[in-house]
Amino acid sequence: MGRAPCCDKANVKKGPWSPEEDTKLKAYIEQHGTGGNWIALPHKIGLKRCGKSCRLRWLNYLRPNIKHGGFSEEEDKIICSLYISIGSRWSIIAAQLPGRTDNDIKNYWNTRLKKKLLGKQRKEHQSRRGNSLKQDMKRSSSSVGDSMVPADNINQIPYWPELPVLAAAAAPIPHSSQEHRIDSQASMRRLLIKLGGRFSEDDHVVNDGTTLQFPNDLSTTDQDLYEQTVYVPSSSSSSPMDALSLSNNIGSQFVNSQFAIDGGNLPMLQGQSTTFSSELQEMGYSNNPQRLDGMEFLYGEDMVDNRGVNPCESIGWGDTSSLVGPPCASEYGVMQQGMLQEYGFSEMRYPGGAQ
DNA sequence: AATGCGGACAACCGCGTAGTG
DNA sequence: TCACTACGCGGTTGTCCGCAT
Repeated sequence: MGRAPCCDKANVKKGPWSPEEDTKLKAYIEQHGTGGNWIALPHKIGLKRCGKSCRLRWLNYLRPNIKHGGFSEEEDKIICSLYISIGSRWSIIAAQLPGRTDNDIKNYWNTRLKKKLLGKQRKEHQSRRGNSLKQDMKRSSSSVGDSMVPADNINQIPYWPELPVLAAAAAPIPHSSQEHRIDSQASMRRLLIKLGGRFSEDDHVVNDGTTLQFPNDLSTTDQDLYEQTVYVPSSSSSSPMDALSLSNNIGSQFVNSQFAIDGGNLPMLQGQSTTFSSELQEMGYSNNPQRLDGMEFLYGEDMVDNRGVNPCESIGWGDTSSLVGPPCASEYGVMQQGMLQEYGFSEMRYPGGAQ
């Protein structure tokens, strides 16, 4: 049979930890280690706590070299960059920031970074939209004077645009070189293998019998993948950014994968790769994963809620013809680019040198 | 001084996955 | 192979604290 039950929940203390409890737990773990069994730990120490709770307390607070608060700009950059790439995989993001816990980063993102970026992006977008509207009006005023919007009204235009889907279809597809598409597929596939093992290395044939067009050469190292995709602003080896490129964990692959899962950059899902998108749907990425993964703020509440109206909502990954470009994907793209620029990632490198 | 509000952070909850017998 | 449980993770909730009114 399996293991013993976790803990007697009725006999377990909840709520904030007292200094005494902290001391006991810390002293014991420092002396004996966790013993690989968190459930047994509180009993050994004499704490009326759930093992889960002990683990959390240790990992998030008592563990040595834990940093609290005071996130640096560099750390902000890393968090943003990784969030763009992989979404709310806090444990992976935390792995790139020594001394930071996933809980800490999660809180920091939810309470500060998100708002900070949202505010900046809204501002930027508003001014951008204002400028383009001014230009439009200049043009239209020379031909159709009656439909002119008073200049005073420019600032009253809502931030979230209501552009027709046709505009989306006509929008240029960014970063759509063939090289990029192929490398994105490779990295995406590797990402998925890491993530869920849904694809084996030789799993080129999917359910419907069609073949996924993955590149033959998958021998690139994580380091290569990272260097191919993310511009590292600092060359200092002590920079936390180097933890990204040096690490042998999956963070670098996630970073690379941003071109695959970026709602604004989905050329890899076109054509022969539509079956790949169905694989993604099976895995739970039923729609643009970035949008569903805590990125709602990038789109505005309306765009999330109005499922029947919003063209984004009805677009699966297989249907990319109208996915690229505004109103939804390009908003994300704008946001993403803005975020990257905001934090000094002014240049994104694309595999094969395409841009 | 009292109250309300919002931000920040700690802790809990629930779920998926991995491990064990 | 299956049933069961621990572990780890991400989302959510609860609590504390500072600030404005």
